Amino acid sequence: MGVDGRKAVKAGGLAPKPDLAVRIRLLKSAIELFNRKGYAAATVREIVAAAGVSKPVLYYYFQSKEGIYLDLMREGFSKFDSMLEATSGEKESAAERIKRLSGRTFDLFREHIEVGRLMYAIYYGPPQGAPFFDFDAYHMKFQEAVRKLVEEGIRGGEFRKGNAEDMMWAIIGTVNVAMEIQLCHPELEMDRKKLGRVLELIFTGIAAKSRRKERKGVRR
Amino acid sequence: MGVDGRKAVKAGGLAPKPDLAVRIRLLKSAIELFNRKGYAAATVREIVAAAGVSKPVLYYYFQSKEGIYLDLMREGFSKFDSMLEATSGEKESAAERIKRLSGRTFDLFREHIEVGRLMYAIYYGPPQGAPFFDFDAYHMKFQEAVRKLVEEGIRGGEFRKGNAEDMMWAIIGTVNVAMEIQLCHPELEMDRKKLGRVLELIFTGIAAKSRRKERKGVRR
DNA sequence: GTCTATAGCTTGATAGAC
DNA sequence: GTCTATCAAGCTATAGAC
Repeated sequence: MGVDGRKAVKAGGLAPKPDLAVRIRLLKSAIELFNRKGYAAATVREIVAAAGVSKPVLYYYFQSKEGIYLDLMREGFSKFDSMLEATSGEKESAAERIKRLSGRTFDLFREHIEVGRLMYAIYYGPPQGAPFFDFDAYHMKFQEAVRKLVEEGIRGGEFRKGNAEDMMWAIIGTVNVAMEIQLCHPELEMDRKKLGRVLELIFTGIAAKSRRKERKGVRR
Repeated sequence: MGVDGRKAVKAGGLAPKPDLAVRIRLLKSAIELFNRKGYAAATVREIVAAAGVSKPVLYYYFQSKEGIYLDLMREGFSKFDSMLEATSGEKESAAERIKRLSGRTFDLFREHIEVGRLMYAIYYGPPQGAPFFDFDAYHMKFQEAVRKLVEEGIRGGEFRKGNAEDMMWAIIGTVNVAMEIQLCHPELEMDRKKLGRVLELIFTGIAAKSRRKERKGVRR
């Protein structure tokens, strides 16, 4: 009859077993408080109170405040890892694959927006005593995945010969800005469709006609 | 003979007047500590100690801890304002003007990298009790300046007809990512030249030939 | 184990002499 | 202008009651 399974387990007299609902409530309370007050200022006491459990419960599921933070991050980023892997083995044009990879990354960010918010706060914010989590490694993974696709596009003749890294930065910048809008200005309603349109723009360019020759002509 | 003008003034017996060198030392100490420990954790005592002055000196030049923070921000962003104004009255192609505006914005960010760092920490970081400063207003100003240039480019036939906002986002994303690289990965040596190359890429596109018709063809 | 009261320290800010 | 000395408010920690 309880809102979760805890009481049923107890009433049934079964040996206590990990209660997923409780664990999830704790994770939800923790991320909410980490975001609202900051990692350092959010106390274990507040987290367990918000989750409606006692302090030892938190220490049972996670070993510490640091533990719950790391689990939070790991769960968010592990999905990014599996997505990356799933996307890597696809056919189609490089442009389509870049759009799909970017779109999925963006969607994942939206679905786990609170994890993203905490990541930004820890990454850019003041030292808060949070344990190290290698955000840069994930940023780099994404970067390299995009770079690889760009290079494939060049090799396959789909993209013109040129600096793959420059192309990569244009794409990364677009995905980045989409995520940051989602984070700070959700009212602008940046969505996967808009992101796709902007990426398409990068592929085709915004100039009415090629400017490639123009510039060299001016120089000489 | 002193490293600054204070002693000379004293020796000359003149009436004390605001000592710019002291003010600047305080600003430098403040931003350094705000960045290293966070706005909340950096104490007035530490700031004045680092600047080699006593506490009332800070309260003389700035009215409070909030005051020195706001002055820091205002001085950084006022230069952005004057730059915006100076850039608005220029001729040349829209593309060139966008490149110049972006390049100058990026250079300003580099020159005031510590102010930028603090902005990111306050904007994305946890609440620290810092007084409100309207970072979004400046972001918006930049956005609108770019949007306007894009629209002019479209009207003038330089850019192809299309969604000006999409084009704006591609450009903003590129400038943004350049600033964030500068902030977090200076070893990647993002500079104005690279930024210009990436922007040029957005103007011309990275596709070997136009994809505009392609997509519609696939649909039907 | 949980709560609470209090002592002690740190903070931003000021007064008044020079 | 700058200093020494000091304030009141707020936080932390800890000890003691239950």
